[in-house]
Amino acid sequence: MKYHFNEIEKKWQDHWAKNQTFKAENNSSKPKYYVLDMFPYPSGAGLHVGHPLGYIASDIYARYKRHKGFNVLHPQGYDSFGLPAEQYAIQTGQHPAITTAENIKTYRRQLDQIGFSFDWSREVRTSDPNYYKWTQWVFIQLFESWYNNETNKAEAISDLITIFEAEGNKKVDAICDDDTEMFSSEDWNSYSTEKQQEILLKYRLTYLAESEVNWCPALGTVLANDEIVNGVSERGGHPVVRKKMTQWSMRISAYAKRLLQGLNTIDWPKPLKESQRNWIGKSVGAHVEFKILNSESKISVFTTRPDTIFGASFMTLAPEHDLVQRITTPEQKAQVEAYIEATAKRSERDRIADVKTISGVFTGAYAEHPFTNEPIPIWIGDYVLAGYGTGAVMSVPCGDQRDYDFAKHFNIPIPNIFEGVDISKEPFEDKATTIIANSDFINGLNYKEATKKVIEALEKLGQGKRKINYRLRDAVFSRQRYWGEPFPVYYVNGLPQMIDEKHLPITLPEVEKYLPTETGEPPLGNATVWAWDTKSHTVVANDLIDNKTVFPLELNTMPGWAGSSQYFNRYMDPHNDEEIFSREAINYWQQVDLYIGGSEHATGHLLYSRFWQKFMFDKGLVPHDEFAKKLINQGMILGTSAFIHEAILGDKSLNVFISSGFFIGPNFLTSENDNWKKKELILKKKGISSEDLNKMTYRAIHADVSFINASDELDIEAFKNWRDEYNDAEFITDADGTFKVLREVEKMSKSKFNVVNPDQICEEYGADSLRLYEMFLGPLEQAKPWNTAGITGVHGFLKKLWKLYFDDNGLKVLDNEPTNDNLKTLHKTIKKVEEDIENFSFNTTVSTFMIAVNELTAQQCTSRAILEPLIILVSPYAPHIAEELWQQLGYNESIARATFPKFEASYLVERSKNYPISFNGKMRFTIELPIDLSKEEIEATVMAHEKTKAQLDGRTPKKVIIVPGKIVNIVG
RNA sequence: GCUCAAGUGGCGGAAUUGGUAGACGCGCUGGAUUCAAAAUCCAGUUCUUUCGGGAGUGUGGGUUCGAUUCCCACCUUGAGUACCA
Repeated sequence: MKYHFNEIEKKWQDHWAKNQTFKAENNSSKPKYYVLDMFPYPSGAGLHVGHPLGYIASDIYARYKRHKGFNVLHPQGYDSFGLPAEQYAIQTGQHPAITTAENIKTYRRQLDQIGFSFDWSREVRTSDPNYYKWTQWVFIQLFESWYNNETNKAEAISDLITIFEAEGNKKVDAICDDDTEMFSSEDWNSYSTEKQQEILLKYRLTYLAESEVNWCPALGTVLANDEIVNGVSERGGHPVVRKKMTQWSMRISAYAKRLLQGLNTIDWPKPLKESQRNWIGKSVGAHVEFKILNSESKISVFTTRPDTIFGASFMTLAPEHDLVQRITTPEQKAQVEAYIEATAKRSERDRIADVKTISGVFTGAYAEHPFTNEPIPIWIGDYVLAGYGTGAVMSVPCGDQRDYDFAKHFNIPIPNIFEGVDISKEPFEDKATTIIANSDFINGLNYKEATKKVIEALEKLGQGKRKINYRLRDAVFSRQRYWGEPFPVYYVNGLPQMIDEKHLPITLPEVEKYLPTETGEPPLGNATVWAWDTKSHTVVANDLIDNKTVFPLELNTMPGWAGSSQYFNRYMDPHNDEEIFSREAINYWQQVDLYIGGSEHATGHLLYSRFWQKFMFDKGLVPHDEFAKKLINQGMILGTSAFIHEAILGDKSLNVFISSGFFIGPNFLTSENDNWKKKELILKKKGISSEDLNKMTYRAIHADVSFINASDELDIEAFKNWRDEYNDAEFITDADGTFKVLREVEKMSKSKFNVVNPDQICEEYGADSLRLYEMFLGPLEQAKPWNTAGITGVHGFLKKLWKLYFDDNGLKVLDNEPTNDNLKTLHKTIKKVEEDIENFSFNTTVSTFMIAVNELTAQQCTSRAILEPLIILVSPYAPHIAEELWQQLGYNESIARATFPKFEASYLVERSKNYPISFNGKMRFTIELPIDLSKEEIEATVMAHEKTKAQLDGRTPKKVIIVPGKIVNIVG
């Protein structure tokens, strides 16, 4: 009986689906384990072999955990709101829901054919109203909350109102907008409802604010900072400009400290944590206030170097800073205004591209040094960012590169306040070796001591205090898009009102066009039925808007990260219509135990999700404030592109291709063989003169990798048929008649013709081969190239495995006693497989299987006592063949529920050891010795050995190192 | 510029606490089988060699009886990040 993988795989995939083999129960006496994949965005292109890598790894782990007696939650779903479906809708008029559903169908078929053990009964789609009902619900919870610094958690807005009514906001220590005014209880109680609402908006964790945003005109949307790469949009590479808009924002900055601290409690990859740390950007320093001469105003700055305060020779404000208008002297006004206008025109992109240009203008005003009372000139300069700190800098040119460059450029004095340091060429930025000089009461002190003293002195003056600053900005939460979650929000007199939870979901309205309206409103502005009736609690036609009982609804939609910030919890109880998830479900599943996905989500999804989880924790909804205990980033699978050399004359292709066998790099290797002469003949036949032949050059072009065999040879006929223009192309082959291609590792992409589709692989080699090969390529976390040629190795292994169980006469497994060798092979395999899976070293497990099968084949093992446990070991990796063999061995129940074999150390005990004998650390030969020999006995035997004598060549060894059971090293 | 990761045969990679470098697989070479091919099986495959050996894990140094593994400096590649006061 032969190994018919196609039949077997189809049979078991159907079986698993029909029997719901992998359905996870919320009630179980077993310990739980939650293995999660980052759910895919279902794009129109479908999957290539790089996509399932992480899914295969997590699936192996999930199956392994089931064998180990765990109740495993291993769900899958779709992040199905997003730009590509909407772009397609704009182009074709096709509703994004339709294309999305089609793409999901393709994804599902592709995922199914790889044999994943997903519990599909828990599938979620972010674009499904039954799902986004709860995304809207979380949004409402955020709106109804504020962040209390005293308790260090989110609390209900209703509690804040109670405080305001009783004592105003003077004693409230909250995260709120910078411009929040102080008021007493009398003030509060006298305010109109509108005024009260406006104030509360400054405290809410999601709030509406006029903010400067990254507007991408080409995409018609606002982008988050992490969606911009080098000043252009990550998707499509369109220019991005700064624009003021009223936007929903999330007060994620409230959680900066906890997001940073939480990183120490989770087992996530170091580089990922590092990039979150950078993104949050904590810096410790001081907040200092400088008085302004002839003005009531003050300049607030944040500095990490209060110890250098005596070196401050100027102040710099961001051009957008509020103070600029007020303090600029009449003489400087014209210059300052011209400068502000010029910088406003410069887009973010220009500013990034042009870091070297130093620009700025003097305002004419002076600040006063808090200790020396000397006047300090105030400048504006665009190297100071309005959005960071206070938008103002205490410039200390001797201790900071940018301040130094600015001072040099404008001839501002650079006082030296460092002991024994020359600053004539460059500033001195090293905190660790700083000794302060020329600085009054801090002379001779180091950074730490000086900082402490300066802050104390500033506090005494009431002009400063210690401060921790974070780079993390609040996240804009609005998109001017159609294909996203609608907000459960309507407007009364321009103030946002939440729709009551019990009326959710608010579903996306139909629109004629998916583009922004002519007046520049988001696509939802095209909807004709998009108003909220507060009487009937339904969405009604816009004509009915009277601003008395029927009000306009929000036109923005939520960004991509909204739906992905709560899906991992929703999987625990995905069909619950009453709650986001039941207490029971969350208390059982707790949090994700293992999360696998790409590192590209480091500062997007993974930071926002941590923020939502912390908020949910504060509200008492979840038992952990981190959603995923352990996270692994799978490495990218790269493509192995194939290049062929095309002869060209000038720009003109001669439609003649030359085998890479002739090339070393771009140059010819040889002109001395018959094929070379043949080439000349062909070219002459094409009417190319000998003169032109000398001018001929070559260019490498991509050939589709499906035309290349394992020996890097091109299938010439297939290439000719690829495109009409190649139909009559000529090929100069190597002497042996083969046409070689040049191979290079590049990112897998359509344009490079190196994309490999898993469908093809499953068809030709089977899903089990695909799964094994993806793991066999290398360590999970590393980037590695895909080369289909190598798959014959793992495919051959599966055939060999099959042959252990079957020969031409059928099943050959017997109930005979296993030999000691059989048992030894089995148990060392159990040990290694178990260790490797626990360490997520999936590539080495595959080698271990191969070694085991090679050994058992050589041993001609037919023993059931060996072959049964063996197939359980293999089953997480190659589940289809495992199920089939398991059934053939006589079992009716799925192998998925079989218990993992138990390792017995006693089978591995050796009686002898093949000792490596080293001389000065170099292994020269080995000697087989009994394991229980003493050091002295080993030494005596080794020294008496004739090879030892030959090695020593008459010398007397200085020393003999013996580690029993390991090595012998002879020195001398 | 800064931060992090990684450099091992023709290729992907292995060596888990410092103890036989190159497991396993691809490719390649030779052989068996076949009319032939595919498939399958067997043997070999780091380099070098006077066939005794000798050298060898990016480079240079150090620690050690012994270093791919630990320490220092440098080189290269990849990833992330960037006027953050």
